[in-house]
Amino acid sequence: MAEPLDPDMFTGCPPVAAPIRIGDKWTAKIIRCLETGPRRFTELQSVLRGITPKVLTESLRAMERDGFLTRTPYAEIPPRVEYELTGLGRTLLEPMNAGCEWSRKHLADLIHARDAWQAPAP
Amino acid sequence: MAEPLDPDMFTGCPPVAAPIRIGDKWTAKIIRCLETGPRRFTELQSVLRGITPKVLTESLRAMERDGFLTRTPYAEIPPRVEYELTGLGRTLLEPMNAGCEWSRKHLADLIHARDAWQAPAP
DNA sequence: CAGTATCCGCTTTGATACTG
DNA sequence: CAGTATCAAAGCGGATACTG
Repeated sequence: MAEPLDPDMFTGCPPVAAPIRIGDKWTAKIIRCLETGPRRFTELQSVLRGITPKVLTESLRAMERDGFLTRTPYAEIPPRVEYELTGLGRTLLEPMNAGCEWSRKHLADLIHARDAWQAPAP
Repeated sequence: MAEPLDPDMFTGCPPVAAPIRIGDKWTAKIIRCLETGPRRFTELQSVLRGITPKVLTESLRAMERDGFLTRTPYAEIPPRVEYELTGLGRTLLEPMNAGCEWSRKHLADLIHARDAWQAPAP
């Protein structure tokens, strides 16, 4: 069993201007949530603040379709469903980490460039 | 001076299903075009098949604003404008290469998973 | 708890035509 | 040559409400 996810695990990393994206808007964060073990729908929803159930379902289905995670429902009342990374899903951690590294090293430069930017006078 | 770009340099890599994206739809390809030296607007447009001048301009402006490339117009007739990667722009090659590596190693698995996919019966 | 069902708006991308 | 101007379409992501 994995410990509860840190409720603030993403507060530091909104997509300020990061030019690197994995999958759709939520894919990378979902992968981070599943990195330490399987999670249930509601666990994900509470950490991914603001995501609606519709969008979370869509993201999870797309990732399942692409072979990045598995969905296993348990026949209990109340229902329980667990999402777990596959080996293929785990391979995405490598390019994700490359993207994070880039941000750590260079995102400040991008922000600075954007601040200093003056659109060319028409 | 750089040699002409291979007109087919991107024919092998449409975004089949690659889950890794740098910037907007064209950013990564523009960076590849500029990797070997500065290029003019028309050179880019001819290699990025199907891109309209409006969209190419938008992408280039966004990249200039973010400090990824420089735009230098020459006061000639006919006009000439050259786009060149900055050092910051070049740093994106690292995560880009990580993404390409991922595709080489794992994209086939994704495609296969997608082929085998059966949406759960409602 | 783990979703569906509708409806909606913004952003992204493109088609087409025109210009300094 | 290197763009700009307009218009239109598509794609995502979201709000809200309801259900097995």
